[in-house]
Amino acid sequence: MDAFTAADARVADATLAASRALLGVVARSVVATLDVVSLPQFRVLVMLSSAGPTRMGAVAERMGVIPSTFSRFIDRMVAGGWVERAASPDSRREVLLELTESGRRLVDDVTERRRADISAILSIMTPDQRTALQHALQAFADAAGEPQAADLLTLGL
Amino acid sequence: MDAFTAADARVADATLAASRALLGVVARSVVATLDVVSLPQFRVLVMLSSAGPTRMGAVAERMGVIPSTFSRFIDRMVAGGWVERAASPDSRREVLLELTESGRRLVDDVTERRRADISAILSIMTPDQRTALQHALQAFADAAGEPQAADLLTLGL
DNA sequence: TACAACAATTGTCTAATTACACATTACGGA
DNA sequence: TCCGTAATGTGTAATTAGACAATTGTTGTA
Repeated sequence: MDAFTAADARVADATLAASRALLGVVARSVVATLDVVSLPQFRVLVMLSSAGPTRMGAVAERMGVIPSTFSRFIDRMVAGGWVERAASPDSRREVLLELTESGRRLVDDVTERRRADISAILSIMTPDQRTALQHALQAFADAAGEPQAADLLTLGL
Repeated sequence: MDAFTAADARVADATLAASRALLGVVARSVVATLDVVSLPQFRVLVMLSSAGPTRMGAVAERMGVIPSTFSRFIDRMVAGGWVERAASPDSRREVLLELTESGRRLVDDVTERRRADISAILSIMTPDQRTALQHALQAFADAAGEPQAADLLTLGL
């Protein structure tokens, strides 16, 4: 069905270029926290924030590291006060990982900073542009699907 | 003046959601290379790719590490065949860092993978939606201004 | 009940990433 | 020319990341 014409390629390029501004917003919101937690650590926080308490092994797998490595990685995060180990109601050999108040606040702060940043940019645009943007981005997000949570996590975003 | 209405919030939410979808694309494109180079190393490649041959100290500074540290870090990248040291035409005490063919190809591959991913998503949308998205993102990019390259680099974008 | 499988951790090792202090070499102005 | 400074590199050490093996405790099952 020859879906990719030269025009399509141009649109893809233009989209990619324009989307860089959006990436800039995201990067800024995350970078501000890197003094506090490392990127891999932030990754775990984001994951727990969206998935809730999760078994150690499951998180390790999604992070793509071996459980032994992960256990000591989590030791440091526990020491930092971002997450804590908790007993699983299902089985006593399982250990659940969950955010502490600090951990949750940190993720929320990043999201909030990002949202504020976006709002500031939107306020410069005209109402018509805003409406058009909303519809266009919704279409894009729908097309992209509800996907790749795992991919996102790898970068910690 | 109550600038933030419910409608504004909806646009901001849509933008946030789209930013996550976009990040999925970016993350996926980078993740595939992490078997080959580490994230810090990839950041150097991205930087050299956009800035061209650059003095050691300048790269170290932009990476936020102390110059003395950087030398051995680069040793590993040279050993891996991704970058090479070159004499500076300006001064014999300066050492320029530049991408090798492999290094450039690696960055290009990531960009290409990213572009293909976007194309795939766009192909699901209607032509009208594609055009609308392109224009809307352009307006957003204009309003946002130039993203801080430093922020993007931190994430290897 | 005894035993295999499972989840998490700990022991041990290698290597990457970073810092700080110092050494080396090259410029550049007095 | 000579000396201060700049750019890079080395020595040493701490922290982190990662793998694999072995251990501990738990669960499920033959």
